[in-house]
Amino acid sequence: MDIKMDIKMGIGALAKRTRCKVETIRYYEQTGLMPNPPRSSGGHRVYGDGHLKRLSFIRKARTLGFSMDNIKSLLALMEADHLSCGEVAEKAELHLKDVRQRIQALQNMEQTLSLTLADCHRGSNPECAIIDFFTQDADDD
Amino acid sequence: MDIKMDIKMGIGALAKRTRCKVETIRYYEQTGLMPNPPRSSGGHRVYGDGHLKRLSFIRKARTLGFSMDNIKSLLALMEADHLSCGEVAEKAELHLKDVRQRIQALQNMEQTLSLTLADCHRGSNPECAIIDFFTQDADDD
DNA sequence: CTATATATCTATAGTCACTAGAGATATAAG
DNA sequence: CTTATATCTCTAGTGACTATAGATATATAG
Repeated sequence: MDIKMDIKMGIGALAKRTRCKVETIRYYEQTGLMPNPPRSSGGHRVYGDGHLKRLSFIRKARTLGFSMDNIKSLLALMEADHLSCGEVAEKAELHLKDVRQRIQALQNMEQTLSLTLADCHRGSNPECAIIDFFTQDADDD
Repeated sequence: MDIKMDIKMGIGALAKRTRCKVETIRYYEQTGLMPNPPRSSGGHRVYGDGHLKRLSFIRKARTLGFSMDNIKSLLALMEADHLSCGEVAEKAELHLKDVRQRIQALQNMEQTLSLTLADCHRGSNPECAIIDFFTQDADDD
């Protein structure tokens, strides 16, 4: 009759299932991103299905680059009675903009680095592109 | 006869010319990335051309994503008697690899986010792609 | 010159998102 | 029951800054 009761697990098991360090889970609890779970008689944290879901969400959002603060408000929005996905989408869109800017910046880096490296002849040449590049100052203000 | 003597400037001027905050300059000094400069009679830091060059280098390398530790060793390499650009290039190449990986990761994010957002119909639809997306847990281990 | 405004000084604490360690207790496996 | 492993709390450290408070120095105006 217990084909699918809610799983109970310790912090280690939760950590394994979410690929999240134990310390990080406790840290999330401390900052309010995760709720205080019930405890065993000996004081160990006991987690259930809901915790697993919530932490999975948090980890997914974090690897997508959302800040903890952002995630906190996303969770709050999604927990409102009627899921107001409009507001969630708005936040996600803002974040997407930010991600795109970061890609741009990194691609600029990549260009500069790879071009500079291409011009470097590994010490055989007295005037080396890398050293030169770094040594010049861009003085325009 | 003083057509081009070495400029002397305070920390504020140096900050302006390198677009680097005053506090950051002092922080770099504290961590050993910048040397202790000479002081005025009243104890204010006095910088010259060399400091400007060094700080420009540091800022450029930082915006290229090099870590402070990395920059420290780059500077050490470049200050060796004979500029051994081979080692500098080696470090730069390693870093380039890292930059490329970060671009990849961000592009994955971008994909996921923009696809998910494209499927969201702003609350008009009861089953929203964003909410769905975040709510599913990827359980593969 | 003085009076004021601005710049700089030191030292300390805060940020974000974790990560690491010490030392004590709980639970699981043999 | 003994041991091994897991978990507990609390504190401090990371990187690269940023911010604050309160004191002193320098630049500018009159």
